[in-house]
Amino acid sequence: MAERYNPSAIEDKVSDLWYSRDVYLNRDRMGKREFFFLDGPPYTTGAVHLGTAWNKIIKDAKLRFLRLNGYNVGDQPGYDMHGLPIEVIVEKRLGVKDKKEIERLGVEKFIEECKSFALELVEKMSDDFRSLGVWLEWENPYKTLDKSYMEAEWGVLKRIHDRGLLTRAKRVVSWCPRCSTALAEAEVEYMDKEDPSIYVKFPLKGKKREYIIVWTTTPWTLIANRAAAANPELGYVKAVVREKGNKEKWITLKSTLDQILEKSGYELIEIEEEFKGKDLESLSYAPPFADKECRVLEGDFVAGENSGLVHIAPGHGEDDYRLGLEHGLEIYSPMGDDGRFTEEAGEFKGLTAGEASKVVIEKLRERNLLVSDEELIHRYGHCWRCKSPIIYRATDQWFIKIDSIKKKMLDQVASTDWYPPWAGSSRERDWVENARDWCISRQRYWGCPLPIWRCENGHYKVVGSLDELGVSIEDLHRPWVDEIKMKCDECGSEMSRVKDIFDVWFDSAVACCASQNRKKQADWIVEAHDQTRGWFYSQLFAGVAAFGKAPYKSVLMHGHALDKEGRPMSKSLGNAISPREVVDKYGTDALRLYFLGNSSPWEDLPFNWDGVKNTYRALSIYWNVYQFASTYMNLDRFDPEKANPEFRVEDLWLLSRLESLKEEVAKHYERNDFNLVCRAILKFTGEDLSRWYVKLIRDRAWVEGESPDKDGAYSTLYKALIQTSTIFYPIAPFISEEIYRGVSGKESIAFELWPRGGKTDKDLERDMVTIRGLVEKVLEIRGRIGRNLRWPIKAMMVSGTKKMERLSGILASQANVKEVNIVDEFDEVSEGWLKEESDFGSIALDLELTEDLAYEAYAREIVRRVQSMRKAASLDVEDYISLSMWTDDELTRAVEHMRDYISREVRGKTIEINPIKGKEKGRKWVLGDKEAVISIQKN
RNA sequence: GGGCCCGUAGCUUAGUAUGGUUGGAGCACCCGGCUGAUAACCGGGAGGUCAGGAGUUCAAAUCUCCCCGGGCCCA
Repeated sequence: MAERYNPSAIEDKVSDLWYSRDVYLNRDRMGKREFFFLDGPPYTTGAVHLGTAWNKIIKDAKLRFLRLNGYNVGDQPGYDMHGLPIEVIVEKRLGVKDKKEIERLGVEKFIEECKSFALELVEKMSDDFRSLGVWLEWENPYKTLDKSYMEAEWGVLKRIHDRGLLTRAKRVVSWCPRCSTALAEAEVEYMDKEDPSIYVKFPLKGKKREYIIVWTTTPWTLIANRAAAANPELGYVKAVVREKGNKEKWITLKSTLDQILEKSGYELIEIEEEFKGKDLESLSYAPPFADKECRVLEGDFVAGENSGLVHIAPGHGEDDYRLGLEHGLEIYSPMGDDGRFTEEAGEFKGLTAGEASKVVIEKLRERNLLVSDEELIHRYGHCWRCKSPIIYRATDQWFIKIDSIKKKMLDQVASTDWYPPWAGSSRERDWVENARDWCISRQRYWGCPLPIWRCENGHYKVVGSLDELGVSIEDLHRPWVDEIKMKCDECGSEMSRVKDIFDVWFDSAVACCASQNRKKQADWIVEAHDQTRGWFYSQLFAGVAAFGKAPYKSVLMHGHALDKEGRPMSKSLGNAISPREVVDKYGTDALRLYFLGNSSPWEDLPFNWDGVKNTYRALSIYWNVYQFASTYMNLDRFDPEKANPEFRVEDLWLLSRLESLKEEVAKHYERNDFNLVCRAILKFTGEDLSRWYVKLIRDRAWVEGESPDKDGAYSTLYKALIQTSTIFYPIAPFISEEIYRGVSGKESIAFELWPRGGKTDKDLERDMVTIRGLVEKVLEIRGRIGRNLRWPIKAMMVSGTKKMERLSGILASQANVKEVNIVDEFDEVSEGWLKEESDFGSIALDLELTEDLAYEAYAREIVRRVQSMRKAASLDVEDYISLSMWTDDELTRAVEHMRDYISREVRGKTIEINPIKGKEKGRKWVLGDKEAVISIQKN
């Protein structure tokens, strides 16, 4: 009759209820208070990873909790659908390799392909999220490619421009040579890369065989060298060195001279001079690949490592660029969008950075300007999507300026509620403090076009809406938008749109106002800790720049799903696990419970199959309680409305525990401590409900016919199941829904509210802990002295309070003791008694075994055997039997004595003892020191 | 190299803001028991240098400093 816990069957059934009978849609009528949740849009990759699943599960749990508490939750999900990742995949699909080929193929075709591809992926992902039990409005997600969304993006940029924060400037930016576009800080991924590590001699002007020594890992940038920098505070030397009889002089860092000599194979003759870095400033040298005279400059940023002299290429490095501006150097960058050197670079024309580096090294060697040549592996920036090593390159880009709003941004970080608090007070604050102007322009296709039109005289205009555009347009993407021309207000000449599109991070940055055109701040957002520099930051920047405030009020920052060894999951490592695999094996609820119950939200979670298995087992226990309850309640046709319950003290205890649980759990939910929610609920369902309460009420459920006492147990169980399923529902919605519906007969748990009312009795709860401790102590003594639980103990004395007496019956029945005396304290005990101390007080047992007690013990031994025979014969719980037994005189006397008890327990219509001597048939049993043959027959 | 977080039994972890009996659980393991929710369950046992080191203190898993390992982000 009882069914095993079968998550996939439950999930199918419950999903069907939710989605085909519109439970999800109908629950809207519940909410009175508004709560604006803003979903962070996952990038549409088409695959839901464990981390993405965890993210949505956290969101769903909290939102369900809020709905239970009468909130009408704004729950529109979102998708981030523009950007390089999709362009890169579509390029492969269409068989094109670079921007030229895209142009040849036609931008229109390319965009159409990107669009349909992205839309396809969205459907797949929504299905996956839905199957994880995530209740968001999947029929109506916001999509960053929607016209209305993109228009809102234009509006935000217009506001930013109106506040004077938009600027066009030539700056050194991270550049992906393959994708031929600028990258934002957030789009650069640091990975190990092998690079040359060379020391180079720059000949000093007007000296013979005298050099400054510089170190670099990017030899190709030497082509654009325009200065060198020394740290003014560090100590340098002029060293006379020799190789194969050739003497020369080096200027380099004092502290690392030995290392450099060792690498170079030169030997030191003498230190001719020592000085501070600032003394080097007057020196001028000849750069290796230009006929110029360059200078040594002071640079605070130069570290005391390598040669302490850094070569400066203002067109190819950020520090270099800043220093170049300060000193009016040429921002020289003879490299095209495709990352190849241009005509201007002369002999290096057409080479990539990597190719040029090799040539540079060879040329330096030929000219005897190479001190040493090694390789090193270091962390280097790569394009987040195509993984090409980035280069730094000076180009014209559009920026949002940060200086004037940084303080406001920091204020906003401080006034936002962060969970955990250090997510804001340490992490986000640190990031914002070090932030620079945001380069929002990209030289690509698949993205929201920048709404900026320029004329040939350099005047420009930012368009904030379709109305301002003055013409109607079907699709705001390139290439169509590029065809729109305007007339310049200032000079009357024709304006064309700048070719750039937005950084894809700007898309999601405006989600708050672009999603459902809300003007409010979001009440709550939740993402993983890598979003410190991502969405937490981009929203803050755009929000403060356009509206003067962050678009969110509170943030939950969670961790990453790692593999068993604590390494990030990735396709290349082959250690990725899909949510689907986990769900297939243990069910969605187990996965949800595992994620929510196994660590604090902000901690990374090393995924562990055993952990999921454990949560599955915890769910099975809860399910078994439900099966127990429904089995007996159905047999007795229990109806909570019509019941006439009479409560026992254990009922009152469970109800008090239930109240305490609800209080505790509500508190944890509110604080986002989902792991503590899970722990508390599982402790209740496992310890209190299953292992203790169900055990206590077994006998009562077994009574036939109407009984107020039985109704007391049923009513209590009923309430416990309804309310635990309700408070567990945000975590494990499927099993909760199934149990709730099974017990209550109502349509759906989604229409419940958080159960309130009811009182606690802390004394009773405390005393029950003591009683359970005492029962365990008796069981332990029984084990030790070899008297099993079926053999009653005549009497027991324990030290305790008067109040505990209301629980003495439970102690007696669970420890199988005939008489329990609770006294203040006691020292001496009579002979034949065993006294022990326990954590719960003194305890003494009267171990005398009287004839009556032995009869009872034998009766219980027999009952147990008969029960197992009934089970082996697959009888129904309700079936009656005839019982025959063959045994000795003493057991016979015991059965005669206990005939009523035995027939009641085993549902025996008749009991025959030794009916036909010598014709025993049935199973032979050993009952302690006795033997018996027993047979049963279904009536 | 820097910022932030994490490290407690073989595994998963509670306890850390506010230092205070003997550092609690669950899984796995060993011994014993139970048997009408039973592919469950109960009792007991073994298993810990609380990552390591130093310091503060009458007292440190908890506070401070250093160090090792892992994660995220940056340079």
